[in-house]
Amino acid sequence: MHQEIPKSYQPDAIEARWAEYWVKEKLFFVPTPPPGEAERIFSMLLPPPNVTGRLHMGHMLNQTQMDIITRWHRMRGFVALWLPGTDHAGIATQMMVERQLEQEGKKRRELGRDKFVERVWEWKRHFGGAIQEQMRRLGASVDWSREYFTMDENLSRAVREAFVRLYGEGLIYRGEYIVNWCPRCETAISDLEVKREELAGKLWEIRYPVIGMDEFITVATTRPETMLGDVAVAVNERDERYRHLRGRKALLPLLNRELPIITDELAQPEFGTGAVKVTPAHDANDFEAGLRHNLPRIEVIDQHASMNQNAGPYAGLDRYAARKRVLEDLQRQGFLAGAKDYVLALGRCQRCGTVVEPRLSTQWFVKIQPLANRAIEVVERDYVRFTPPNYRLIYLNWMRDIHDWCISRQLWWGHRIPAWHCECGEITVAREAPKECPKCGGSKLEQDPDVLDTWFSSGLLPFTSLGWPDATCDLRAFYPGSLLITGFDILFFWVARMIMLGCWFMAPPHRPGSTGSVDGKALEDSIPFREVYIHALVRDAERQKMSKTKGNVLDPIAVIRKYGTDATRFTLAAMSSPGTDIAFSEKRTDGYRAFANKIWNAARFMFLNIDRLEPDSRATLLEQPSRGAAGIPGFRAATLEDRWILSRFNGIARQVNQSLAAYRFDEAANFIYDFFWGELCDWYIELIKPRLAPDSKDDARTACGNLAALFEASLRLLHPLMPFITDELWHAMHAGSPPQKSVGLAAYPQMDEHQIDTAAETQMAILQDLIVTVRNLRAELKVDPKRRVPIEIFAHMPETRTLIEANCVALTLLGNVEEPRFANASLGKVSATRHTARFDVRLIYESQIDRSAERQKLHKELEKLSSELANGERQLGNEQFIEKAPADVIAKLRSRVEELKVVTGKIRSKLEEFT
RNA sequence: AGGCGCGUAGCUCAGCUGGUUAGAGCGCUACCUUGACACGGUAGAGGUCUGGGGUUCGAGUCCCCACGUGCCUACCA
Repeated sequence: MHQEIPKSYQPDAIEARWAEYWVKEKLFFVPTPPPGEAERIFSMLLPPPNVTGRLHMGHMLNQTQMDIITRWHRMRGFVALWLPGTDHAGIATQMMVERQLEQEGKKRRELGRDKFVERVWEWKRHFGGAIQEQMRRLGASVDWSREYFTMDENLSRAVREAFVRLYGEGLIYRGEYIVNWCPRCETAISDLEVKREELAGKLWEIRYPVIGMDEFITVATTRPETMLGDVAVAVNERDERYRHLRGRKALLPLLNRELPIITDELAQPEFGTGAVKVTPAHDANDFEAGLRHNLPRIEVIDQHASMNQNAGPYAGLDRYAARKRVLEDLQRQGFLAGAKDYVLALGRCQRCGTVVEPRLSTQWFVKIQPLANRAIEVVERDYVRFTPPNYRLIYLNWMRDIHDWCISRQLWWGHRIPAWHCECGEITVAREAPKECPKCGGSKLEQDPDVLDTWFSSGLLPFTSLGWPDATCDLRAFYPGSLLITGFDILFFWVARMIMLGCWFMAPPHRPGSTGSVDGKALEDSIPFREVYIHALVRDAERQKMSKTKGNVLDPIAVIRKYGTDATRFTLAAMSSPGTDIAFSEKRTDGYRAFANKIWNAARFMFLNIDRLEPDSRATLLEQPSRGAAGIPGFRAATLEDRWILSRFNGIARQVNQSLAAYRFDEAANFIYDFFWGELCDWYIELIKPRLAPDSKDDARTACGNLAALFEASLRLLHPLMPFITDELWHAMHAGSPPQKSVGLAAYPQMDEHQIDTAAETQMAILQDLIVTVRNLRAELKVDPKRRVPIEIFAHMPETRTLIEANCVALTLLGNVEEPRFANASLGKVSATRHTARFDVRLIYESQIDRSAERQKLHKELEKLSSELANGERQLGNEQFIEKAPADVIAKLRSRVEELKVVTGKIRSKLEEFT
């Protein structure tokens, strides 16, 4: 199987094929490790995308990072489980299907609950797999055999189980409180689902007549229509202005209701008029005040945000129409005292944007403090670590100021609350539908119509996805997860809740098979994951947030079609520096496709030479007893460039491993990029070309073997970032009989200290410096590129001369010069010369030199170097510096100053020639 | 209101616990169709690190202030 690879890199031709192959071959299937076997395990949960979702750039960033980390672990020999699944996404999915019904002219309520839910399942069967398809295209190395859906029966059972247990422990309660109500979605939503928006509005001041006095008390409000539900007026106890009104009553305009004037902390003298209307049914603070003073609650706004019968003449009006009418009527009747400009923080439903109405209603809540306490402790003790670390504080601040969590939703799509209501009023919470009421024995039981907040079930996923409440082997092996990678936007929604619920249900007594109490060890073992990596937001090239309304949303699949998945992944990785949002620019991706093309062509060069050497026996060059992880096995460092590249590869392998361990995807990408292009291609391949010439068979075999070994190892190094091109080329290298089914199952390169050769690196640096200097001279003197010129070199030290002589071929080839002549003294006053601290080099070339330009250039250089020299000398003359600075810093500066002395001396004498 | 972050080359960003020559990619300029690659090669121009003060032998890096900018949290009617 010896196919020629095409001349240019065509990602679309190879990527789909590998994506399919990996899935078909089940390469990422992870068998459950038998109990007791001490294997290194890496496990991670994919933040489940919504079933309704389509892949966006945020997903792609998220998944690229997860895939890099997972592949890296897998290649290092970990049992690497990356667990995929999708989320039923209550509101979002319900809205989707409602919209579909709307187009058919139908309404959800006409259809009825059962039919509607069946309809959603149908929708899911039809369109629910889209995002998984897209994930395959990204190359996400998840274990598809374990894929879950949050509404699966086993997961639903776990959700019921969790609910029943929390209820049994008194951590779930039902009650009537003010909640955030979305009149469009007709459901309660949690505090987190309300988005605040600052808006210019008015603070209206309304005069309420005080009964029995010729006086008014003026209250301020931003929502005048709620006055219809007023039951009191509050003033502050300290407020002398209203002292004489205490105990009196005010008369509510428009409705003529009598309102007691009470004293309460609710009223703050500094704000508004100091007097505040109290509407317990429509404001959370007023609700609390109402409890304190035993006030009635009068609801005037219904679930559609329309006024109800209690609003008297305003009944039936929408809240805004009512506001307008109320204001007009107040104005007409002389009760409107004024209106001030005011910036109000308006709450909107994050799903549909409708202004949220604080509404009195009966809901289910989680008593959160006991859960939060553990969630605080595990982070304070660093059982769970955050990257970047500042999220730790953000998390703790939020967790320390947490409120009870409203978990019921008035939706049809989701996990139905496992509570049954009896005619007698008794509520039974149970795992399965009870046959009869345990209190009255009645059999007319109805299940609570509400469903649970989707995040309730998502919060349980770290263990329910592994089989909880059963004591499964998976749970034992893969919990806690090693890592979670996600965006900061769901830090509270999801990350925080997983930690709370994990630390509750995976600690005694809920942890399967556990005994005893919750000590430090049990708490540490209960966390859902040991590390959390929070990634940035992907913005467009102009740093704008991507949004459908702005129309600047980039479709990752479109980008992939244009540049390839590898280039797109590499772009995202290279731009993932911690704490900074990613301004995604296609130009950058274009650049990384060029990188892929470079790799492709380097491979072609290698294949060409291998085939020239030993036709049809490509693989034999790669036959090594073992392709271990350390260094490059089988690399025979025969020459300076061999020793150098081998040393460099090992250094880079160390750095890439370090970067990945620290989630520095950007560093890892750049190290590999610079190494592959800037060292392997630009220098190593150029340097070995003479050895590959047909007349030097032995040399060629060594050189080819080295190149192949180096290339193979580099593919392994690059694989987590660019999985497709690396697997394609790796398979091509092994000509049909690869040692593993994929390079993704081969060993990840690690540094081998024996292959580090600092002497070679230093020598190579000198040689590179010489070659670059020569090229530079050629360009400046405008030497015809085709012309090989004679040169003269003065080396300060004999070993430098030896080095140059030994690598003469490299110099003549890459510098395009003739063999050098060596001078015995500095070339200070000769034209067409460059000086460095180690050597002088001169082109022997007759050309018209622009003397004034040359003089200017020398002056500029001298100026720069002398100021650096002066600086250095001043430092060295400073006693404080010598005393306090570390020895290596001083030594470095000393040698730098010596170099500068030599070079500036040479430039000075050179300048004499031009004056 | 409280909290967090950012401001480095034309653009997008690196620069770790302060160490003296501030880097990269893209873009730009000149030259080169050299048998792996024009998605290429070679060379080059370009920065008083937002401003001001301070700590230090030494500050892009630490502290304070100002300006600009982004985000999160909060029940002030």
